[in-house]
Amino acid sequence: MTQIDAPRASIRPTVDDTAYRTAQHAGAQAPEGPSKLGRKRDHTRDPEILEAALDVLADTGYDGMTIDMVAARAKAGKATLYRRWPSKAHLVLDAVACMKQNQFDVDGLPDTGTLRGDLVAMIKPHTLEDAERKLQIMAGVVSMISRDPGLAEVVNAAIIEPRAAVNRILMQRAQERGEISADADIDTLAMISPSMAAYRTLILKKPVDREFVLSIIDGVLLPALGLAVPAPQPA
Amino acid sequence: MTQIDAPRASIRPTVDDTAYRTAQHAGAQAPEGPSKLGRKRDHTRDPEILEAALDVLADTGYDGMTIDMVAARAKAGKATLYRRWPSKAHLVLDAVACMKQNQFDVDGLPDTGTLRGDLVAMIKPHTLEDAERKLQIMAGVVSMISRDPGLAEVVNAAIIEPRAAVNRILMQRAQERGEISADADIDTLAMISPSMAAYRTLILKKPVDREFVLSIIDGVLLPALGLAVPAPQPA
DNA sequence: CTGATTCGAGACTGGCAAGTACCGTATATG
DNA sequence: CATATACGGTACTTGCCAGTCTCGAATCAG
Repeated sequence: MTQIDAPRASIRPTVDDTAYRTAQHAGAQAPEGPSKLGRKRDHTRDPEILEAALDVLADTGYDGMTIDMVAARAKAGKATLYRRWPSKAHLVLDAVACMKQNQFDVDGLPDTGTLRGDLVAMIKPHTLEDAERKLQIMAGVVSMISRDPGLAEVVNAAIIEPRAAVNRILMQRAQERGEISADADIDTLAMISPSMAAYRTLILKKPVDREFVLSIIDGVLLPALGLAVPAPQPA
Repeated sequence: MTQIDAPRASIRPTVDDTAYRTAQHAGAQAPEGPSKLGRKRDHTRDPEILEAALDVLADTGYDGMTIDMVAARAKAGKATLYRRWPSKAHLVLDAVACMKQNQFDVDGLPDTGTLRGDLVAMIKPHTLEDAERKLQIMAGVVSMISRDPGLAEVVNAAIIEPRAAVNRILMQRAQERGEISADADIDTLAMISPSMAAYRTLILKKPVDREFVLSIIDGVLLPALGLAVPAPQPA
């Protein structure tokens, strides 16, 4: 994990709360963990807060984002956020890292019998929208990456790598059934589509739509693998 | 050009300077242009200031950059900067736009007789370093792009498009001498290398070195164009 | 040489946001 | 049902930085 210089010893809340105002009872010098009494922290809200953070991140970017925005969107108090994450940076890092969850499962991947069929079958409105949002989040976090190099891996693992992994699997299957050469540089090829989509969203601000993905499949991937590109269908 | 909401009518300095303190002489209500007397503005320093801005941008990003940093690096006063650009955003925009200058000239491009030879000849230490810095600058500006969509075009035109243009020219020549098919989707293919380099620098924080560029040339471009990839040379 | 202006340097101001403290209320534990 | 704690709000503190202003020195026009 990437280490951010925590302003204080994390884990324990930095926020003043009743525990710290009142609980001077024991002479214990080290203010150890919370006693077992009283109300417990409601961790079911964590995902909602993280999700709110991602939303804000996606449409204002890291530097434009404020903790108040996140709190408001999550209908939570600002102090609640600081009880769980010691700083804005930690919160964002956690939010991005959690995106690694709910990814494609291998069994749900298309299996049409041809590589092109599989690749085209991956172009679904839901998939495109999901990718759009993730790239938007990535854009919001780019500036932060230079400050914390470890974050680079987290972002890549959460956003781009899953896509590339799908492509690799589809190409490997194609190799196994002899559709494409065993010499093909699959690792590089699998990164093309995610990379170009990222560039298109981050810098060009143009949509990553069906047409664009098709132009990569038919203009780059299939030719590079020595596969025939079907003639465009007449309308 | 992208329009930023100028805090005031630009061109004329927003900074209070002697001209404005003293020159209430004429009854002219419109505070028109500077009179022809006195010291003239030293425009030879503009490029130095812009260059300083790009340096700071490259290693702190837009939001991390302060006007004081730029002024210090350029050994200029902060007021001097505000005399020339009405805001930080204008300064940065101008700096990025000025990168469009000093680009490759068409006649200096390699012409080895084969596409691969030309592409490989483009991999020079100087070229790689230059690209590295530009991508660093791009990373610093990404967050700003979402706020000013017009900036997207400026960044693309200044940083990525020149590279793509070179690739297009080299591929067009290859087409003309019959080395590659006339059907090849040159526009898309020319964007691959710049896009992947951008992704590699911005997100992966890995170097765009000779090895990486070669893997794109030999793993993607040449196969996609139906050209043979030379076997790796034994050491 | 004189006056208008720019320059670099740095003090000053105003606003914004991270992080903290406090409050009244809600809730789990015993 | 009593206590200790977390909760949503909100007011507060602090530090940073864009943008302005001031000043003494330099520079150019006439």
